[in-house]
Amino acid sequence: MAEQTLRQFLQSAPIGSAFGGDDGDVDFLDTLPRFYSPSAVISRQGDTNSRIFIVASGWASIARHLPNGNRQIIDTPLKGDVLGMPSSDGGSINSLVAVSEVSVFEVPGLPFAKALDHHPALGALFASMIARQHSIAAERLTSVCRRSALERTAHFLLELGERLSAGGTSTQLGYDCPLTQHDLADVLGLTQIHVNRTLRELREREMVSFRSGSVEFINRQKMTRLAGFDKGYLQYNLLNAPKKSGIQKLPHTSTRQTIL
Amino acid sequence: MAEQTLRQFLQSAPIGSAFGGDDGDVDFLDTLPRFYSPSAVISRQGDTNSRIFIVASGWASIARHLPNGNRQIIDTPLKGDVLGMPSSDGGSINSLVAVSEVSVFEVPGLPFAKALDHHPALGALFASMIARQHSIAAERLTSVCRRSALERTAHFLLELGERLSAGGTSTQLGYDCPLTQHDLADVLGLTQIHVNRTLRELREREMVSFRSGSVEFINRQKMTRLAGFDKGYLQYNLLNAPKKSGIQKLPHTSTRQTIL
DNA sequence: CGAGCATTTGACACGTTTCAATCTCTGTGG
DNA sequence: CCACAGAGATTGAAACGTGTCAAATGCTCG
Repeated sequence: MAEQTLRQFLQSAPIGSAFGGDDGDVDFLDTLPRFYSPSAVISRQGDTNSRIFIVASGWASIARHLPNGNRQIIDTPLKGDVLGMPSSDGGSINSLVAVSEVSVFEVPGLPFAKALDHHPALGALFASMIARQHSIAAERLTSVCRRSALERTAHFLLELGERLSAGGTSTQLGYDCPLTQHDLADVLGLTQIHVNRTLRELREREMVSFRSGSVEFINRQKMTRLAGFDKGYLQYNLLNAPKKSGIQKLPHTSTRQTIL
Repeated sequence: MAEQTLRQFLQSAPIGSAFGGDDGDVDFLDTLPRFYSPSAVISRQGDTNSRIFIVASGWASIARHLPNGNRQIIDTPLKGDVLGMPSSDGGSINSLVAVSEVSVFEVPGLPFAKALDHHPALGALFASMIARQHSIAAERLTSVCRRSALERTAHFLLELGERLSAGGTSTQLGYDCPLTQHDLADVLGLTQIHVNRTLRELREREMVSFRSGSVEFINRQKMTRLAGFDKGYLQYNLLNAPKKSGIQKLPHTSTRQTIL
């Protein structure tokens, strides 16, 4: 897999935007991603220079750190996920850290804001992408509030599988996952110890096995039922994709749609 | 307060966008909000016609309903909050319900998508607004995962105060809140019964009183400390606001910035 | 071979839920 | 004008899920 420019990346899977063809004057579209090693800090809570990030490959995590030393992982951005919105006088409120080897496109805030003025489709594209991130957060909120540790963990592992398969790094059988049990705990609002117990139970109940960096589905259907998982909230739903009508082809997916 | 068109609304507080001045061809900008009575369903989970909503006044709630009958309130949109993104083949994933008397601007999806093509600032504006909603959701996720019932409840009441004051319906002393304890529970991931106990404790500890639809701050500083509340995540952070430079005036607020 | 980190397991504590009942208010019809 | 119904709020007691504390195991890398 050769390196892609941001322009090419936005046009290919999983985003598949029509944008970028005739916008030769937008410099940052022709940049290549930057690479980070595991646990490298891509953007620190409090950083002042604003950038927008688009994950090209690998796993990252965005976390909010609390005064008491706890952290909450808001999400684990994967291929095709956007994060960060330009800020002008302050810094980012979240920390972005590499989990595995990651490559990310970094777009500086000011050029981005300038490009928006002349390229309508760019704003629409980003609005859609951010709306998708928001939909993911809303589902996680639901999970954390109304599902048990077991359901919640199953739900998250299914979500990851779904999101990864859009980028081609997951199959029906499973995927590689560089998250530690501690990371999982910080995503799911549990303790590492309880995550451990929960993963054991999921294994004993013959739904998934997650050991040594590898998630293997055993009975995906049973798991989906337990978790109440419906991938509808994960759809990429580009505003500007269909230039013609309201009828838009989506690649072999469910009926539900991503909304706010 | 006379009725405003969407155009006027976007230009005034709390959003204060520069957008709309010379876009006479965008019809929906000159529409008036629509009114709903308490508990009226504005948009149902599963609805097919896509619209974007912008709350002009009053309280609403967006909720995701689970198969088991539970609901999770993702947020309680207030004056200036946007929700919904056009979908093309499916329906909204969330239900939008009026809590108090609400007025909302409703923009049909297709005209909106069309307008985006010709008005760069529109996409940027919406991207910013959605990013703010996302930031609110991220903070709630943090709250729900890492703060106790007491801290979480205090945090939410402070957040509401802050958000309302941007729209002028809250003071340092308190505000009117039409949410029931049951609603609060569905926001905070608690049971109604525990919300009741928690509110009592906040009253006994002399931080806030929330009785018969009225929130009264007793010791806001103590409360802010308990909750670990920092309003940074609530800023409106418009991409397209400052036409000139990176230095943007924000009205008497903290240093932190809203990010994804 | 030992250091350090991730995982695993057990026992116990605690916060929150669940179940059950009572109470208060508000609006409504007799 | 009072009785009543229904929704929301309040309180108590017991059950349960998850956190906390403590310790051992396994793995990887120098």
